[in-house]
Amino acid sequence: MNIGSVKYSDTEIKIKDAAKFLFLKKGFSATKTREIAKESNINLALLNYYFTSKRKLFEIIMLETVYDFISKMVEVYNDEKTTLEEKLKLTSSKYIDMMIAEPHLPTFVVNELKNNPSSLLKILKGKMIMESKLIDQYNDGVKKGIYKKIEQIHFVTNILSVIVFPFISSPIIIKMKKLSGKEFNEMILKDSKISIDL
Amino acid sequence: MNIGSVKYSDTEIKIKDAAKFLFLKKGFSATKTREIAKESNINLALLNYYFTSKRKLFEIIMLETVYDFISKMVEVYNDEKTTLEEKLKLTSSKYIDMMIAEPHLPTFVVNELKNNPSSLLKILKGKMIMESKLIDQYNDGVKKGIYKKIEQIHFVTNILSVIVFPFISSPIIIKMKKLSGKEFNEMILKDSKISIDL
DNA sequence: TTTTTTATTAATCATTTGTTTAATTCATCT
DNA sequence: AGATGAATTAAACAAATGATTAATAAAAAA
Repeated sequence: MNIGSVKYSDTEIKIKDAAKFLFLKKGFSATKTREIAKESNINLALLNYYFTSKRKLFEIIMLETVYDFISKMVEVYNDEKTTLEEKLKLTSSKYIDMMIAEPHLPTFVVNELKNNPSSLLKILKGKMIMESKLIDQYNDGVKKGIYKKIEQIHFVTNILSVIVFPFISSPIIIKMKKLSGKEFNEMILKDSKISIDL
Repeated sequence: MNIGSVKYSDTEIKIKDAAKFLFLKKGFSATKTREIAKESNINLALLNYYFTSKRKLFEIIMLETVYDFISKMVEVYNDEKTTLEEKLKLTSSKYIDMMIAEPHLPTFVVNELKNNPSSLLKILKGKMIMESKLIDQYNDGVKKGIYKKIEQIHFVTNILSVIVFPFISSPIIIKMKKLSGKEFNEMILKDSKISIDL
């Protein structure tokens, strides 16, 4: 959960949990310090006592959240045992698990990516998909003539896009189909498929 | 541009343009009324004089923006002259044109979709992709055994996802590849491809 | 126990922010 | 020109908001 080896007290954790919940759901500006205090049942002044400012608190949570997100991806991509095809399927289900657990995470990450790409690069450095076993296996396949050669950027974005988008658009699709959130998740889980042609 | 046949004065247009620019870039809460006033070179009080409140102004702009977005999509999907394959390619380039023109639009739409799916349904009603020529052609193809049968929801989301995602992730990809925004756009335009397997 | 440090609280401050008011300018009509 | 209504402005208001302070309680150290 923590990026460095920082030790957090009980109250700090309570604040961080509430802040994360609200920041992910409503974004930075729409989230008020008094809301965080109320949600975490702490005194308003403790927020500044422990985290100096709302902005600092946000940056800590943002980095940790994106770090978690990327770590879980890379975990799958660096598995020595699985083939490329298996990796794709595992990534998909990993993504789906994460997004069912935290429905606001994808748009949050996407927004931070837009507003603050530099800070994310620190995290990506040394962890990036580009340097992972997945890419090695893909490049091997290209040399052997098994896969078509496409730009690596297209390769990666194509994989991510097909998986992420249905969850971003889920609210409106749910309304359209008059399905409950649960039924939608089951539907996706049942026959979600990766439509990349390698 | 307007949904109904509403007539806007010069000042109203100035306000709306500035507000749209800021709302798309920073979202509702982070955009301040004084910013809008400054950006549009009008007196602060005129915002409320013409649009009653910041929230009302936002809702007008949101509806118009999403309406434009969807209209441009449906335009392509309802063309009687093009085949399904041609439609996919045309949609892609239409999307790309729109997102080069307004880089903040996709995440804005995605956020509003999350926060306020109901209001968008009003727009979608009668205009939806589901009822368009594209779907007719796809269903014909399925009957003739040319295309595989998949869930319509997956069909639509698959199309959208592959096109939208590279632009959402463009800021970080640009940094990674140390390309300028222009070079990135050219790269996408040159060999963007739709990887749906029908 | 006494002292010192840390944690927590209620109250307050200083800005910011959305909105309103009252006065003034501008345009239109008679 | 004079009257009427719309457009524009500067100023002010009230509420919200991020942050701080000074006092108190709790914990740790002596």
